[in-house]
Amino acid sequence: MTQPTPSSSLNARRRRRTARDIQNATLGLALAHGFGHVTTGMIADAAGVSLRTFFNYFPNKEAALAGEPLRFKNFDFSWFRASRQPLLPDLERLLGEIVADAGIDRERLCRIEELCRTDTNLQAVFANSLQGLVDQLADLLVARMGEDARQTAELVAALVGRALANAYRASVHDDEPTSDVVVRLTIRQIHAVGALLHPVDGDERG
Amino acid sequence: MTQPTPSSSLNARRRRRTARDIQNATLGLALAHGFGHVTTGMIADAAGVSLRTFFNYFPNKEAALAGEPLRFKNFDFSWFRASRQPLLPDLERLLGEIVADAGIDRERLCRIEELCRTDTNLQAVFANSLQGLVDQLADLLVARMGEDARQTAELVAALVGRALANAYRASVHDDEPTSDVVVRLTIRQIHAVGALLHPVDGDERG
DNA sequence: CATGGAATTGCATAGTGTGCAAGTTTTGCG
DNA sequence: CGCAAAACTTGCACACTATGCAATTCCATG
Repeated sequence: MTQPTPSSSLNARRRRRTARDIQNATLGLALAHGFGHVTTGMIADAAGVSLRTFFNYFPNKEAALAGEPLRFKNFDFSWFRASRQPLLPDLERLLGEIVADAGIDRERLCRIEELCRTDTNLQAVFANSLQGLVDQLADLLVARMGEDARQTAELVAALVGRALANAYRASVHDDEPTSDVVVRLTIRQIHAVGALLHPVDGDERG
Repeated sequence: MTQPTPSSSLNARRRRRTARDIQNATLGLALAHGFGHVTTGMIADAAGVSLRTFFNYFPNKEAALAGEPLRFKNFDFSWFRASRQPLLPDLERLLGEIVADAGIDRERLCRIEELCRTDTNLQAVFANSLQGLVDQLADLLVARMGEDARQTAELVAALVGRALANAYRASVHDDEPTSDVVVRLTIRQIHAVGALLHPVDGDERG
């Protein structure tokens, strides 16, 4: 399992640190001047790297704002693909593993939440930063439900991605947000959407 | 009803024509060379306008590819806001009015469909071009369901937007696609998502 | 300590996007 | 008609975005 460049090597740690430095610089500058008035040059200076190095880390300033994107690691999700249980509980477990693994950085989430409150466009930026995760989830769902259901799988994956982004933002109102809180908030939103689309019995009005 | 610049004035007709010319030029160049290799300068030349004029019509080449975005006009949708019937039938009627009003240009849809097939990234581009409609729909849904349900409303609106984009693409497989076809395809997808989130009785496995 | 690979950087260059001012065309009205 | 206001097009200048390449430095490994 020893990788060519172990994730604990000096190189790897510095890379993570630089990526964080760049993201923090971006968040700070965006809060101070408004994201639209922040240039890649300003970010590079504030992070202490050259402009060229900035682009070695992120393809554009939007990506720098969102930081290293959430992704499925090499976990074993065959149980999810094989399961025929109702989707939502399985999804809850799946998200639980990913979100817990990524950890919660409340400081950063607070800054992100404030940015989203002051600039509506940034909500989409952060939601889009989950696109990689959404694509991977769509693949998992297709493996679970069959190729015929690809369209539905992609819609559900996109829905989960947006709900997850909302949940991260909402979790900052908790004093000590945990991955459980984020996942619960996510599932709750998805459930509300489902109730709206398929009203049954005591569900709210459409 | 006489507007300051009626939609039938010379200016207005020329503006629509130029916008269409630019979009058609963009679609043609993207099909010929791949969207990533198309520059705004190439588009402007092919459309017979200056680069500066290109940017007077569209903020970037992605917008030029999608053309004039679908939008709610000044129709009266108070019936939708006030209704407490199940959501999907109301939504079907609402979408029917918008899609019928915009009309279906099968030629253009075919080119878009081909582009999406050859370049996965463009699916997101076209889906994003419905963002204005999605925002307006979210507002309508909030007016209907109450401010407390804003998060759910936004999720549903985003879901509808993606389903609608899928439906437009799928409608080209119909010889003579109508707005009814597009709306039906849209609703069917949304229904499938709802069934997946709230499995009842005979619904498919999760 | 030597060597290969990764990271940083500067430089050159192509493309993106906006503000402004000048010039033209269209519109609306007396 | 004829004229003034409004709308549209364009060129130009400028700042910013993004990538490829080559030189250099720094880390990893034997």
